[in-house]
Amino acid sequence: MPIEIPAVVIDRLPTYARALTFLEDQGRDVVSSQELGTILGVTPAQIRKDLSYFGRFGKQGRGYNVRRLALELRQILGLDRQWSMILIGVGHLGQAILTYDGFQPQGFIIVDAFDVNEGVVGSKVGGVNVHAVSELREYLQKRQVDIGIVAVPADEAAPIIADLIAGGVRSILNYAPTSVPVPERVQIKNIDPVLALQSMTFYLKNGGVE
Amino acid sequence: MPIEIPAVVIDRLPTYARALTFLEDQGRDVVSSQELGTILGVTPAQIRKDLSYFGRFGKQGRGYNVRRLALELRQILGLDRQWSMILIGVGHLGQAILTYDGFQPQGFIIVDAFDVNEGVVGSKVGGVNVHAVSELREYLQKRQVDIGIVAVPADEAAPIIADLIAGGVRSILNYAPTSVPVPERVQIKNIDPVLALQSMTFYLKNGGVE
DNA sequence: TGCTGTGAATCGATTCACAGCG
DNA sequence: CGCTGTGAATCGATTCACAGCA
Repeated sequence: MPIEIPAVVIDRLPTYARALTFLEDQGRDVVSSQELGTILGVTPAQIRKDLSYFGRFGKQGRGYNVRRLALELRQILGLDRQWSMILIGVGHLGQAILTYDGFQPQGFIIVDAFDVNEGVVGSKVGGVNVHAVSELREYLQKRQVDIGIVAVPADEAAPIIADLIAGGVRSILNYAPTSVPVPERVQIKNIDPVLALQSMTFYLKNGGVE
Repeated sequence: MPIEIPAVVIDRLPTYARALTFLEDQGRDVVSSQELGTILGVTPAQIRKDLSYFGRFGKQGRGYNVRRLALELRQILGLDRQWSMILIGVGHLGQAILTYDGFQPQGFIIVDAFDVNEGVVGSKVGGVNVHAVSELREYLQKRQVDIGIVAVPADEAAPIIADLIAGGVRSILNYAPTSVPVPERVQIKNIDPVLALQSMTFYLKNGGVE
């Protein structure tokens, strides 16, 4: 077995990659785990340990070459290529996602969108064609899609996600406010601002007067 | 010391509360940790352990009273009241946040918004007045705000967050694609879809052919 | 009997601390 | 000398397993 890399480590790598890109833009060419940790609010030991799962990228006594480490991380994560995505749900939220300009520059391309609403089907939003959801299954048989973005109401999410998985989609970004359990081979990440707010209020309510 | 409750537990409670609300709407009046676990994709033991930090809400041999447990959790989390929020950054993303209809029904009210752009300052978006960011510090001296939502470009996030903290805001929902370390007494949650995508690609790239 | 609540056991992640190299 | 890379130690979270109650 080639040593199992903890998922928490994988989740941190993109933040490292981002900080390194920032340092690159600043023209910095060396950085220590100490300094990187300060930028990100993480301990230096954790950064070193995380990186050690993938290789030995540093120079003792100096630190890490910024450009080199940035390149390595991008390659490890697959950020050196483009990924195709489809969006399901072209309501308010879906339209915001289609016109969001943060995906494309990072190599994440929304190639098609789907909705149940006849009013929007056949139109173009943010340069992307909107198809009928009824065509989703058939579509997935013809085209290979890397990532599905789900932006439908909570009660419609489960069947859509089932369709995506049946169609061979292995990564899902779920904006619907509901937890949908998926098979182990499928990745799902939930974007749920209300959930984030609802746990912060616990600390607002308590922790106040100490 | 009154036993420290792990943050991971607090993070899970809102999902439990949501599932219970769903069951309430279905007219269900009893649920076991087993069934709740199946709905949420979590082990029954974890649910029981999590709840045990706060009290003994179940009946042996039966399970939990849905209405009762829902009420308890809402009270524990402070979901039985309203929370005031301000938004900083009224660009594309900020406007989507202002017109998002998922916050208000859960008791999260955006009371004011701020932006640097003269073009939008003075206008109303989604029923919310947009003020100049230069007035933010002064505003926070007069008004008590529970939560700050940050939707500015990455390079402007740190100073805005510093202003919020200086103004007494203790919880921040950060949509800016950057990690900003904050003092321990301040809660910050990042909403970062690109980061989520960038860790999923690791598994797309590998794990494919096994 | 069927389930909760919970100590004990396990599992996993973080931090420590230092040998070793540039 | 300063910093990395990494086993060992610690810390924390999850799961087990069962006593006890309805």
